[in-house]
Amino acid sequence: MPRKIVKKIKKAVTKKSKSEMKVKELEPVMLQPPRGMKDILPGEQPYWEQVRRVTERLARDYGFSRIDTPVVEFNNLFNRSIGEGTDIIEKEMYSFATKGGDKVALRPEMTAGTCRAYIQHGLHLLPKPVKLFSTGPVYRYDRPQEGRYREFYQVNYDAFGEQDPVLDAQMIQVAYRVVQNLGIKSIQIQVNSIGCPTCRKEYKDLLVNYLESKKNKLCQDCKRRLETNPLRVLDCKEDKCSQVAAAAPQSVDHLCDDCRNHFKNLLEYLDELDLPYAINPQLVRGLDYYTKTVFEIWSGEEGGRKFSLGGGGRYDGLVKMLGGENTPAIGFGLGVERLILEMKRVQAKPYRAPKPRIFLAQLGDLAKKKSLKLFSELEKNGILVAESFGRGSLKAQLRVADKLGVELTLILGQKEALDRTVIIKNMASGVQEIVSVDKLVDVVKKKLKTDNVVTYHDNGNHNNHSENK
RNA sequence: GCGGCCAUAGUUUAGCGGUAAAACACGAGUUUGUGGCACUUGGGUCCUGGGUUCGACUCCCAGUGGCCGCCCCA
Repeated sequence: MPRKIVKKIKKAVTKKSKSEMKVKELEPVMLQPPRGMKDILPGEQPYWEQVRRVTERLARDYGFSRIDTPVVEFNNLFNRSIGEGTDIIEKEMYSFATKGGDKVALRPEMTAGTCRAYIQHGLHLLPKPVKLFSTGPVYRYDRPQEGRYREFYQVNYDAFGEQDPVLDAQMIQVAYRVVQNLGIKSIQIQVNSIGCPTCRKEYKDLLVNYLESKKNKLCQDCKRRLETNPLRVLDCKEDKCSQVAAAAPQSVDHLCDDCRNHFKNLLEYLDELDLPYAINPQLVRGLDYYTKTVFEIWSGEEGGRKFSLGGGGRYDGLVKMLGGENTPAIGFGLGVERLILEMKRVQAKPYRAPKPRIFLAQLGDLAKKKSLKLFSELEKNGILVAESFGRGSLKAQLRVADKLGVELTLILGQKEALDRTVIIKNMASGVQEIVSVDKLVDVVKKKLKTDNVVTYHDNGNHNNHSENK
């Protein structure tokens, strides 16, 4: 059919469907997700798979059991744990009411849900420390930018029921190992202690006093923070504020005996582990439930731009605050997107899935039917096969096989289907041989094992397209 | 929440006030059952909605989205 006519028809069809849509007043579907959300496409998956493998492996090795909690929880679980005055609660929560009138929210972090489950199901009866690992999406209504999304993924490690700082050190070690095992270089660990409620209160008063005296030198935000969350002033990046902060009394200098010892012991353990940490008195963290140890994992060269990959700390008061028994606990989260961003930056290796080394081509109706079954036969025997059953011509199928870079192509045509045979073609040499279907699995296995199979990649005449994908 | 830059095919980009182009990718094909090259060919509401104009992908405004910085954090 002439192209012009085809176009005319297409136009007519489009016009018709458009006017139909107007009659029904249907809005066109938005072909993109809401702001700050994105698809994780097949091409990205090797990185995600690598993160999954490394994080799950370390979780297992360090004795963490996996737990999955709902993405949606009651609002007040987060309000109570994270703290009303924090940015997360004040302006970043995805909260909404259900049809039944429940006030719920998409989780902005994972620890709250994990604690809730820990209390609800009496997990404290398990041998201590109870170590839990979880991973999944979390949500914060923030302005998207590099490495920051409204839906993002975290891996989270929490441990309940142990107050010894040896556990703090081990948790930091796990965080470090995750990042290291992903191939990310130049990792910095920032640690600080913000004390227990008792010494924190004393310190807070001291800090507020100091800041009040310098109030006119602070930025607008910090003047507000002075009322709502004075510790956050220490984190402010404004020049004038950080000057004030630098001379401010530091929490580490005002810890009670217990907290000071805890911190001192932690540092000794970290030294023992040879972890590259730095004490950062400005480090505060954005969640209210932290006590004593807080830490962050940064990537970036010394003196260069720092990038937070994750962080965490102790939350000895949280379980009790949520209605459970008094339980010391510590945990941390890492941002998966950020880990991946950093992996790419340093050209760390993603996971390489095993690729099929043979292709199954078919020709004709009978052969197509037979090859469908043959495929599953090979799969059952652990042989990874590529195919393109929908394609008719052998030429097109071989083109695909070539592009995939397989070593062998099995050809099943009308003749072979009747003879119960299959042609095995070596893609590098082009040499073909005919094998009975019954012996096929063994022959293929043997051929794939043999080292002298000239692989497609070794053949200089061929351009390999798939290598750089 | 504030500021800057941007929006054309799956991807990366050209382009002009007169109804769109390249490269790569993808599909079909180049006669009888055989891959790399080459050739032919197919595919676009030029982000959405208004405005200016005889006419807008092009100019103006708004919206939406993306990227970057601030804030904060993962």
